[in-house]
Amino acid sequence: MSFRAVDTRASFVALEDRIGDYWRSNDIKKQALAHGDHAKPFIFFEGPPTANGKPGVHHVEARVSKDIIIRYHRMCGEHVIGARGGWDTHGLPVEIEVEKKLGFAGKPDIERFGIAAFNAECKSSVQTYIGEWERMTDRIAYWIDMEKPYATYDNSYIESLWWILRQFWDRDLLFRDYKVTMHCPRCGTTLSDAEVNQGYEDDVDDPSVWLRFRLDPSGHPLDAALAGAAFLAWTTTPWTLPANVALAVNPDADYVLAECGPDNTREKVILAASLATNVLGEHHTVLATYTGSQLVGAKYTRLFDGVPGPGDKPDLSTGYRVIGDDFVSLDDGTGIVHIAPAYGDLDVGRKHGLPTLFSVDLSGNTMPQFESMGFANMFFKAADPVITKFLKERGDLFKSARVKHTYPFCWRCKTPLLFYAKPSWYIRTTALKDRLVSANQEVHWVPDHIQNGRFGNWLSNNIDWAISRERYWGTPLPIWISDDGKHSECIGSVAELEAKVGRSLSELDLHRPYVDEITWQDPIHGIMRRIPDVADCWFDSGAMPVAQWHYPFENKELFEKYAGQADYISEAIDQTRGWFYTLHAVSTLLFDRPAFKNVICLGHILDGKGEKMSKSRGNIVNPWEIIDEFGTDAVRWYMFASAPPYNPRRFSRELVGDMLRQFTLTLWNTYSFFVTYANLDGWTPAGLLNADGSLTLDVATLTNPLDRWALARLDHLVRTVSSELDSYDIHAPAKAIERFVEELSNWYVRRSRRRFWKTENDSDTQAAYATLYTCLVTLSKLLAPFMPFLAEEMYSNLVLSKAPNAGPSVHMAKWPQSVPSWRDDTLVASIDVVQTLVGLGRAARRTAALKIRQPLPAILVRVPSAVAASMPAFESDIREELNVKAVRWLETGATFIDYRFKPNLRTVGKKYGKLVPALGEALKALSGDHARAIAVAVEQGNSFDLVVDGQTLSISPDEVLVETSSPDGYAVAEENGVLAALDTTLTPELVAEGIAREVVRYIQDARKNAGFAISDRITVAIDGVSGNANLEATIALWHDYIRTETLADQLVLGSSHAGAHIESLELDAVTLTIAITKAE
RNA sequence: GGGCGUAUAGCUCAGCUGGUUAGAGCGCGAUCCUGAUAAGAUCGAGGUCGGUGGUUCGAGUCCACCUACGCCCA
Repeated sequence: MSFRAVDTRASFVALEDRIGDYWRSNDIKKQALAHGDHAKPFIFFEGPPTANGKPGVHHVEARVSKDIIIRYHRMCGEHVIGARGGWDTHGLPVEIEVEKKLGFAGKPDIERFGIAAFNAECKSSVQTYIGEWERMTDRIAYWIDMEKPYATYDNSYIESLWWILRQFWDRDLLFRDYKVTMHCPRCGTTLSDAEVNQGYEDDVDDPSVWLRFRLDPSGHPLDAALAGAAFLAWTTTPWTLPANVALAVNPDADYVLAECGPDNTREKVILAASLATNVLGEHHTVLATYTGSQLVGAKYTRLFDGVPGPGDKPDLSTGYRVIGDDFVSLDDGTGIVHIAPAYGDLDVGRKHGLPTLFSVDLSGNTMPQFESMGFANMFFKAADPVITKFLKERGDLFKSARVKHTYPFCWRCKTPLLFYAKPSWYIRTTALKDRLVSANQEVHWVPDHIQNGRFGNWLSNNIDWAISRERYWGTPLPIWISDDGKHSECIGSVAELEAKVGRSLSELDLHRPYVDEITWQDPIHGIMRRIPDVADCWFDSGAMPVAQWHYPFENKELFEKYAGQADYISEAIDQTRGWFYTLHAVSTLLFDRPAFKNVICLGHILDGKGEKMSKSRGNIVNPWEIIDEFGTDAVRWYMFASAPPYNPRRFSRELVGDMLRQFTLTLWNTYSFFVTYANLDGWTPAGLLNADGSLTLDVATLTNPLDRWALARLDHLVRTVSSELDSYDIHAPAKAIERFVEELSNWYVRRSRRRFWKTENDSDTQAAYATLYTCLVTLSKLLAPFMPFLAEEMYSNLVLSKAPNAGPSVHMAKWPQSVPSWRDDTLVASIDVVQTLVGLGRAARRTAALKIRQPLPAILVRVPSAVAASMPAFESDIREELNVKAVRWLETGATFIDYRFKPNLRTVGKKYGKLVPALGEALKALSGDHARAIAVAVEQGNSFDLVVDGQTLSISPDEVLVETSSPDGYAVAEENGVLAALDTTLTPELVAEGIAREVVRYIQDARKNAGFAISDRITVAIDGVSGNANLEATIALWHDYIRTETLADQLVLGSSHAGAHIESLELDAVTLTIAITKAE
């Protein structure tokens, strides 16, 4: 039975559809997921995508990176644990999406709508995109179990998170504290650092105001000296001014009392000496200089009465004075910093015992108390100009301008953020900071610079993890506090909660609001109620190793024995501070070990112009468009073969298309070539292919060096691809495969073509089939992780059709092993020289303007001595490739060759140092017979003497490089010690042979144009020859050759009969007509 | 402002511990080869290796500073 015919113009998209159908109808994916030796587990963690949007190109990238490594390990016989889908379902992104859909403007709308209904909407919103993700995951052949994914909203998942939090609680790693947080007034929540950092925007236009804080004499030693003066402070947030309670100076810096302004209105101001000219301009006079510490304690007249917090009666007597603190910078502003503890300076406030006053509430609106001043109940940004105007009219504004600076916005809703002191819950990661750092040293990072660079730096600057969110759709924090506020408990399981309330909670949805309804009576402290906060959704995903298995409530053995630590994870670089960190933190805090052993960190994908893809730019590439045009394999290959995926790189339709032409089609044509001829010859892999799909090819049975070369290269490829995948490099192996396919196609197949055409089925043809078959089958396996569809196509046709019991898929085939007997480094090096030689020969022909069809008498060749001995074996290759009658090997020292010498700088540099240039000159000066003699000496491994700069040096062979060239009269080319010189003497016989080849070429073209099959036999009639004795004689002489080459049963001179395919050509100044017909 | 990364031909990228004339592919032009090939070969045009200094006999490579871009942090 023959192989399935391979169409050279196949549609890869259609092929992938067909393979996809095969996988589906035979349950191949399910079998693959179960495949492998359970005693050799390979642990993978799937980073759960947030299913609140369609998957983009970058998602495809990450998923394929994961898939490649998983497939490789599976083929190596390991059983992959953790190849299952996962969904990150909680969090603000989902809530925002739902709020948008329902037209909500903030938390009050949600509360009115009801938390139960709102969370139900969130849950169903997540589910709407899951189908889209499943479709993409299937199309790109990311083989994970999508039928039993974990989801962070499952009760079981949440219960595991509770268990983790309880562990932290018991170890005092979970605590509550006030901290200044970044607060989104629209979303009504504190944002995590990671979230805040996603929302910084540059070039934000804000007010920039300088204000007078007038001295208020209060018994300070400098009261008299500073009488009538004002402290100048600068701010870009006028809305915080009503909350001002102090001015800070740098105690070590110099401050000046200066007089400035127009002559008739000179006024006195105080500011940092180094900034005076900046702020006041040249036209000012310094009256006195003080250190910052001298100013400390001076009081000033407040601009506004700030609003105390609810139920708070702050002691204002400690406020409105100058304080000294090192943090005060002299880089910009006035060196005097306005302090508003509630909005960013809480630590300073605490340190100096300052009151905390407010100007803006948590919804971002100014307090009603400012009604009389005209800026009550305004959004804080809108209040800025009103406040500024008010201060200007009152004379407190020194000057104002606009400034472009960086300011944080809510990453989701784009509302400007507030710095705001709020109570929050924290995980005390700083307590184990040293361990976080040391555990990172156990991780293998690809690329390696992340380890001690970006990730390492992040860890060593670790701050406690703000884990609470005042939101709705998330994992409820399992902390209950008594009404009197004095007692709190952390609940670690549903069972524990049941014990508290004394009833079954098996039907309870652990989400809000249901869990909020669970309360109990504490005998001493009253009713215990849950705090309203939910967890940062990064905690959900960071805890997935534990929670996906509902550990420790289920899967105890699986988790403890195997699945607790991943062998491999992969995501893009933005996850350094995201998932990579939260995984690492949770695992280190909980189990004192890193969560993953190996991680591939991918660079981002840019658009075709190298710009970041973003919705606002409108340059997002839809992965479906490209997959639908070129297929999944093309996209997969492009992503990992075209350029290292660890750096940002471009992605566009055109780039994927280029790659397809270059690599995929070359491979496909090689495959197609094999199948075409194997079918013509009825070749089968009997005796080569074993029943289990493995191959047995004894290199000793191969006599043709081409075959042994192909196997040596193949073995090298197997070793390279395996070792690189072992070290989690997914780019280098793809490059190695590319190179091999190129050589297989353009050297092995091109050199071997005639072996496949032979009509008699001799042992050489058999060997060629066996070799090419072995290469293609092995390639299908090596390629399987990267191009799962194409690999499956090749495997099913080449292997499965002949060994039905070999296993249904290349993806469960055994990974190819190196065959040491195939290795032959000398042969590989020799062929390398032959290839160089052929290239040089072509270059020489071009120089001499002699086309390759014209035979030449000889080529004179010199090669490096290391491979010289093996060269004669390749004489026929060289003769055929270059169309020469003979190859003549030149000895070293042959008078034909001239020699030039250069110092071998690698060896000579350190030894002779400054003498090197003179040595170079001396070597350059060598010529003629002297040079030839030295060349012979070097060839034989002997040193020679050379006078350099007056001293005689003994130069050893490894200290000099020899280059060769030949005199004029030959067409010569030279490179890397290889020299090729063509003898261009043309005899009438050679010219005639050239004509014969010309005729063959035209007949072949005619055959092709006529649409004849490769094996069709034809009759040829050549007209127009008569009268040209030269041509007539030539055709007569080469009659048999022409017939054989063109499969012509008959070759006649004269006019054709009707119905023939006719072409004409110019030859020897005559126009010939060639007519061909299919032979009967 | 700080950290990490990147900067080499029109485009996409190689260039190992410093070493000789800086390479490949795509694209462009010319020629050649071809009954597997949408491929391939040869030649050509195209490079101040981001910039400025420094170390060295010698710097794309090492050092310092600067610039631009990406990501992260503030």
